Amino acid sequence: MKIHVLIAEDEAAVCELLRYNLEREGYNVSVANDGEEALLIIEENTPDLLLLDWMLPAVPGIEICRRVRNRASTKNLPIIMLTARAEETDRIRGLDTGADDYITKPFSTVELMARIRAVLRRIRPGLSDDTIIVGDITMDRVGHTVKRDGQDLHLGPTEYRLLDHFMQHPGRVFSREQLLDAVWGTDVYVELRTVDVHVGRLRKILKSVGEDPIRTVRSAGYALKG
Amino acid sequence: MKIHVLIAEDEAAVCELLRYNLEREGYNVSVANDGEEALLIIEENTPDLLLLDWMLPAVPGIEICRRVRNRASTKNLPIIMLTARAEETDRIRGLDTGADDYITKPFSTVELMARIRAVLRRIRPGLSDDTIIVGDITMDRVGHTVKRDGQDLHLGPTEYRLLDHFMQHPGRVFSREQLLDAVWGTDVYVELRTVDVHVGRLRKILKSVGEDPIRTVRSAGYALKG
DNA sequence: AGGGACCTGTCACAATAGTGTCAATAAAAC
DNA sequence: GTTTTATTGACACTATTGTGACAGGTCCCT
Repeated sequence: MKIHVLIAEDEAAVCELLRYNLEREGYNVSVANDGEEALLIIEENTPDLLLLDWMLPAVPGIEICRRVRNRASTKNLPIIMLTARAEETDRIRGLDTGADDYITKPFSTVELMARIRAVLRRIRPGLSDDTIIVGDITMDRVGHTVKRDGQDLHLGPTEYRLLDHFMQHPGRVFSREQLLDAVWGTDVYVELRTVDVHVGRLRKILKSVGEDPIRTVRSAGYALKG
Repeated sequence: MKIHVLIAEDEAAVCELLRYNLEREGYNVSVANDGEEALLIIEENTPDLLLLDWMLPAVPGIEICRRVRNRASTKNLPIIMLTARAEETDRIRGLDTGADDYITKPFSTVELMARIRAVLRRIRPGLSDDTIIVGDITMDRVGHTVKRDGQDLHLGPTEYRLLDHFMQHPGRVFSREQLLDAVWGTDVYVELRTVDVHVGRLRKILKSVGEDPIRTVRSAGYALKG
């Protein structure tokens, strides 16, 4: 699933520059030329990130920002403000209205791309990360390698995905249903109890090095000890 | 609970300026004068926000940033980089390493404070979202975990639901009938007195750490002391 | 094609943890 | 002091979870 970025900007030149660069980095891009259009697109096709011009026809950027923040479904939509004004008071107003970051025109596209990655990383942890560490367990997602206390562990594919999912949300309890959806996929039919078996297998491997790091929560599910 | 900010910065003048301003806004402030000290404080007393100097003795800022991001417990710790260098390549490196924001020295304290608010606004919902705190009892509904005075408690499913219900309405008295409906469900038939037993069990667990936090209201029901 | 080495999903049974009731006792109200 | 209401320990019972065994599958190697 590609990440969807909405550009709300009226200067065509800037739009094209942004679109070109974003698409080159693999984002899915929409463009709104004024504030009203922007709100419409946000409403019906919530993007993952909003690049918002401060001075926008129809509805100004700061107003859009406020509305986005007030709507529950878009409360966490990351916003990066684009603006020609470099005055400090505006920057502060922008940030206090709820923008996540801020960049002044003319901007370097390289820097903007870096800021976008930074903002997105906060929203989707695990997208650009290649190793996760929880306690003494280390998972290298590039090499598909898991270590505990420095010792290499051999997991089967399912156990690996299961642990991966746990490590992305340490401490959080997942029901068997949730685990099936997340690890096996929503469209396969397997017994709920199969989860138990795989958790058991994962535990066995993990326990070969130390304490059992998985918590059974009776009548709720399992969690990785955070 | 005050928000805890760690300043990792070696210039004493900057430290003092920051500390003064932060404390004036109600933050709880720690200071680390070099990278090693910073890592130590982060490890044992996770702050809610890190103000990180790019050029830090012992361990450079960028390295700290990377380590913080790779550890699950600090993966979401917000970081704002402070730096004297205004060159773009550094800013990009900083953001790509996982900093959430970036500000160049000399900076305006007003702007910095605004940026801090902006960054914290993003993080805090996730932090306080699904945990209820009443007195010294903390309930993490995502991790299905209950602590009293920092100590982990083990509740069975029913006790957990019972406490959950009490904590959502602290101070309010519930009759046994109401508790049965809320905790057991409207369609099960169990003896009224069963509630007493479970309240007793819950009490026993809770009292293992402190005073009895549940109030018996004769001929009416029970309540959590609010 | 055949043989292994490895994974998977299920099942049945064992091991635990948690539940509801009751009766005896304690505490409060009158 | 009697009556009413709440606490608590014991216990049988139920529900939930852990686990070894097993019958396919898949993939690779020869």
